[in-house]
Amino acid sequence: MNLGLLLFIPYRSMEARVFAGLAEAGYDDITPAQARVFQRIAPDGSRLTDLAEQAQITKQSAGFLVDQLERAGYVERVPDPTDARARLVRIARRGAEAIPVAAAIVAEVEAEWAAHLGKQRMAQLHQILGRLREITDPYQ
Amino acid sequence: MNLGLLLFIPYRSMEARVFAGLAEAGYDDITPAQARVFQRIAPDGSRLTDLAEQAQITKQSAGFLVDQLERAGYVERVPDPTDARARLVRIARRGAEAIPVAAAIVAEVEAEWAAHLGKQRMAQLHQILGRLREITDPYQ
DNA sequence: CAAAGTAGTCAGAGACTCTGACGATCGTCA
DNA sequence: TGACGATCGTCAGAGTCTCTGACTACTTTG
Repeated sequence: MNLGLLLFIPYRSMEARVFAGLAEAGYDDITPAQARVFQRIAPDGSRLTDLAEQAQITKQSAGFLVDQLERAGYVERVPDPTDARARLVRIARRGAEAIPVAAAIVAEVEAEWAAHLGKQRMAQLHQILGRLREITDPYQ
Repeated sequence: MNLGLLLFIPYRSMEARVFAGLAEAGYDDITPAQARVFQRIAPDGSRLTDLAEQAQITKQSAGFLVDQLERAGYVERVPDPTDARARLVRIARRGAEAIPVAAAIVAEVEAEWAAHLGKQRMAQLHQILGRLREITDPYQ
């Protein structure tokens, strides 16, 4: 079986679990597309252009998604002190609150996977995917 | 780093490579969404409902995508001899021609990955993902 | 200080997905 | 065998996400 599909299947499973859990915890106003941008915001804020590049979407699409995240209270935009053209997208109150909820679900799913695969295979998977990232992630 | 994202990165890389190669070979009228349905058509044809279930989309969405694949000549719809309500979606001429092209690109990408990881790790990756599929793919 | 480049927005369009409702057909159980 | 619930696929309408192209404001470079 094609390795692409083999990677996609657990990815989708993880994503579905995280969104189901977030929705259950009251964070039902965030979508996968928004989360893929949100996930890439640096601790001290990121520029829209950088987020777009990392998420591999156009800056227009990123702007559209950040607008929604901002309206829902997950992020805020502040002027970039080093460049008057730019603004920094930063994680706001509601966004900061959602992060540990999502992290807990990820940990739960990873624990299930580890239970099925065994700790050693789980560690191998992590390590191999890390190495694979070296040649498949242009923005690592 | 979160395993979900770690799975997603090489998946997206593979997908992008396959679509770039298909477009270069003249198959520039197929989209990722269409391909995710196309990929799941059984050798002797599949029902729309089954495709929708496997791709985890609604049957309306699957119908929309199959309409486009049909118009572009990748698939055809024939009556299901065992059930007058249903029709079978089958791979048509253009679809059959595209498959080896896509398979060659997948093989090329997998060879690059094997060169980077080593044959042994590549085999481990395949094996581990296969086991992971047991608990993450409801339609295996 | 002019020219070239970069950050972000506006406008418009297309692709994909969903919910809800529907007619046609199937399978089952009285 | 015939009524009834379930299933197959479609139509209609709406919302979400993405893109291309063009633009303003600001920065960097020569």
